[in-house]
Amino acid sequence: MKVTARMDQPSRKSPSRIQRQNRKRILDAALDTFSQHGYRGATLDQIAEAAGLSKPNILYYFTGKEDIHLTLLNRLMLTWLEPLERMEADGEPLEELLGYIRRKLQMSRDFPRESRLFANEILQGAPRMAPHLETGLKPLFDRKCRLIADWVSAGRIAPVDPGHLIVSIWATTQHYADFEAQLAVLMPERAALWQGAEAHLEAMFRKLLTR
Amino acid sequence: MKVTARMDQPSRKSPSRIQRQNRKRILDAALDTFSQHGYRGATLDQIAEAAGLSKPNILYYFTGKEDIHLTLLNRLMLTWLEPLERMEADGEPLEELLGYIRRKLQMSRDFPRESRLFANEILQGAPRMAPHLETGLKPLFDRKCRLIADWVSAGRIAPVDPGHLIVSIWATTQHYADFEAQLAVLMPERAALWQGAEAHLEAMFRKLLTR
DNA sequence: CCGCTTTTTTACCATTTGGTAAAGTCACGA
DNA sequence: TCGTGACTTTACCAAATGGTAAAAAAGCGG
Repeated sequence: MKVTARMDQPSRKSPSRIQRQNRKRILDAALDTFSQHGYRGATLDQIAEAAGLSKPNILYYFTGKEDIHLTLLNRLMLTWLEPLERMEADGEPLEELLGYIRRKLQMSRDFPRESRLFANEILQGAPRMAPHLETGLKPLFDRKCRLIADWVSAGRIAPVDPGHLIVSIWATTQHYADFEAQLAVLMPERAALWQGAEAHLEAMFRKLLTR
Repeated sequence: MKVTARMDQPSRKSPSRIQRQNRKRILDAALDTFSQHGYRGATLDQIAEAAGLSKPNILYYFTGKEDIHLTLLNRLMLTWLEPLERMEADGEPLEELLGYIRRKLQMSRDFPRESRLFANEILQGAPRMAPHLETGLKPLFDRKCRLIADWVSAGRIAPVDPGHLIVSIWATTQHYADFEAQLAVLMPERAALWQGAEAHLEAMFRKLLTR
């Protein structure tokens, strides 16, 4: 019996060139839209227009609005945690931490939309992200907290609350992406902003972590 | 000729008890909704239900969705800038700054919805807030930057970039309100969170500002 | 160039959304 | 207690929104 087999995702295997291209365009447009308006504030029509495709065409590639959003969130988590993962036990503690801060700030500069997508989702109570936080972020966070605690008890950095240290790093670095609209008013010289930020954060955390 | 005089706001003068009460209920419900979903993601029906009023009744007190949002934003700016304004030239610089940090963190704890409303608006590019930023925040920011710069050149605190210092204070304190959903996963002991935050921020900025 | 699959368009649909008109209902001072 | 203005409800509406069905058009291997 021949079933017309409505596919959840078009063609399970070997996505065609067109598919790869269009899915990418859609996700890029959706990143713009979701990161600016949040999940509920974003509309499929907006995404469709930004992607240069018709709305039904978009729904040919994704099963729905939530599917697009979820796909973005899943992708994001991969790259988002990577800088923290790279902070390892075998380096000089201070340099490992400062390196992490530098990478995180770079991500804010180079991927502000991703940062805002994440911020929007958390602001709204992380309804579509709770599993990611629990299974992806939490274990990593705990692991790195232990690593920092070890550095502290070995006397290799100044005593500090590991959890709040990491939170401070997130807060200060992500702020430059998430509150860009505010900073554009307060510190209009955009070029100077980022190098000023890097110098300031480096100085601040260096001082904090040195006894 | 008798004109039925549709009023923009019901009764220009001496708002009745009912008016004060209902406007407050509406604004409170709207604060919940807007701070969680952003401007576009919030709906009048949601606000109406949270306020326990019918939608047309809400539109009797406010001319529209934007009116409600704008009213919230205007109110917010008053209280939001106050902690920074209270940081004055005549105190001990370090204590003035640490006092500001403490007040700002308290606001995050006591008024997280207001913090998130603000964050949402900035995330979305501050479309309804640009004037406030330009005429309200910017002058204050510049003034306090000069104050801090004076403290630095007088050698009363360690050398620091005043603008980025203020931004760091905003980032670290507001983060505890705006990313509450994330912190709830990572640091579940809610009571310890806030005192841990206060201790950590005090230590961090004290170290930064001490030569 | 044919036939089959993949992709896109056209035409819809039900629900939601911001908002209005107008008919009530309530409160309170004369 | 009665009239008048303040407040609330009911009944709508046009546009927007997420989504679907099915026909039409491209691609593409043979």
